[in-house]
Amino acid sequence: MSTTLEIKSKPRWERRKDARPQEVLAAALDIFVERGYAATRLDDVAARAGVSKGTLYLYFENKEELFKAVVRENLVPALNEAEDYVESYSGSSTDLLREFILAWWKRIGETKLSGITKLMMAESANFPDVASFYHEEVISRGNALIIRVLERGMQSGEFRRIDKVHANLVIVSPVLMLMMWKHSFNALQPHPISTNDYLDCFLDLITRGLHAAPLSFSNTQ
Amino acid sequence: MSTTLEIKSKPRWERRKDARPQEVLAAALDIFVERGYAATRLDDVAARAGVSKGTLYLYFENKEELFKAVVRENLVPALNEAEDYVESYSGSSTDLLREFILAWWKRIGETKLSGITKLMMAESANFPDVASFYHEEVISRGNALIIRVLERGMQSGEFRRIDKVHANLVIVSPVLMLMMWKHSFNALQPHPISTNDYLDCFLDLITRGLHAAPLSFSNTQ
DNA sequence: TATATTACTGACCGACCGGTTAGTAATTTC
DNA sequence: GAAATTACTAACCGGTCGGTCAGTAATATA
Repeated sequence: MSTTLEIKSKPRWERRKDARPQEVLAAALDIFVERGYAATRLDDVAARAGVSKGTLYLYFENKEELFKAVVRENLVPALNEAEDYVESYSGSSTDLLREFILAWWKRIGETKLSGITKLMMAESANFPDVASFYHEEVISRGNALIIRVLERGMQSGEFRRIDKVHANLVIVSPVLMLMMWKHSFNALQPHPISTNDYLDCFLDLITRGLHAAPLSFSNTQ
Repeated sequence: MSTTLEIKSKPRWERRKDARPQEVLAAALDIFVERGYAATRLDDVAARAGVSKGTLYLYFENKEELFKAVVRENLVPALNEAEDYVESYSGSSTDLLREFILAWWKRIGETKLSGITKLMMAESANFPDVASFYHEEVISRGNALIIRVLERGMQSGEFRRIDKVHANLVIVSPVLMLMMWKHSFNALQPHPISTNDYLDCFLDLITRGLHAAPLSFSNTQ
């Protein structure tokens, strides 16, 4: 309406073909984490990315593909790093497990990425296609990594012989739950969880639980 | 259309004022568990209960109150029982903790009620009112119970002195996660989790982790 | 059997949201 | 500077769903 009054002012919008996908992915990550998958409105994603909803569809086929792209952009690279890390670690398996879990928390748990983990646990049942994508691309790889660490510890005699498949799930649970709490009831607790105390407590329990010999007689190197 | 042809057949519907609420609650539990809170359609609940959607609103104010009623009908009684159980238990705290967790699994985990637990972890952030209701009515009471058991074990000298608040959360995590898996990725796993092996593995780990003395030198009664 | 009561139905409303597309304006090309 | 290209917008569509309510049919009452 007032176009004729603008004297070489800012254009109403710019062409930024190269930057858009990253900006949309960043906005999508934010809002998926804030709201969850189903409750995320593409209008909101577009608004946060500073574009219109139509623009989203120029770069991503639909909501599902946008979400997959967010996972590929953020979680998959972290898994690659983790695999390299475990592969090349040279210390004790007790330390490896400990460092792995702490790194997992630092790299994902305490960032907004933990929201994606939570979202998938929460909504996978309603979106089977997304679920199998995520299972293949993230969960199965993550599990394989922990199982690897447990095997390593059992082979070296550091850990007792245990059912590694189920131990994997048991060990992983407290970390996953911490992520979920962060995004659910934590704010309602009179004393929100202290992440450090929680992880210390957990690592202490699990280390004792896994160790081959009573700690007091351990021959940890 | 064919009303005139019916010779004293079944009426199109019956008045069943007394039975309706229970039937609606049962249907609501089913569908909340199958779909989650947000994705549950009241039309579906009504259909499963064998009534029309309007009838739901004769007995329950709205979706939120219907959900609360489901929790009050199912989870709250289980908590009352659990409190009595812990209160009157007379064996060792190690056994109490073990029995408590197994009973929790039997009474809730392996029934459809675990779906409510999962649903709340998953969606509480989107429904703050429901969340604080659930936190007050279920979570805080559950936590208090476990903390009580840990205190009991520490007082008797069975358990090491540990940070009971965070240990509570760590201990509870593998059970909660098992419930969540049951309702999320478990079906996608090549080998679905064996509940028994999982719980055995967990109880074994946690018992060793909590115990005051190395197990081999323990003086368990 | 006639009348009154009320449990129940089902059509409807309005807000919402994923996805589409005709048109527009920023940019490139010549 | 004019024409061609295309990144982008915004209005729109169709389906969904929580919640409402006028009307109806089952039952109670007499």
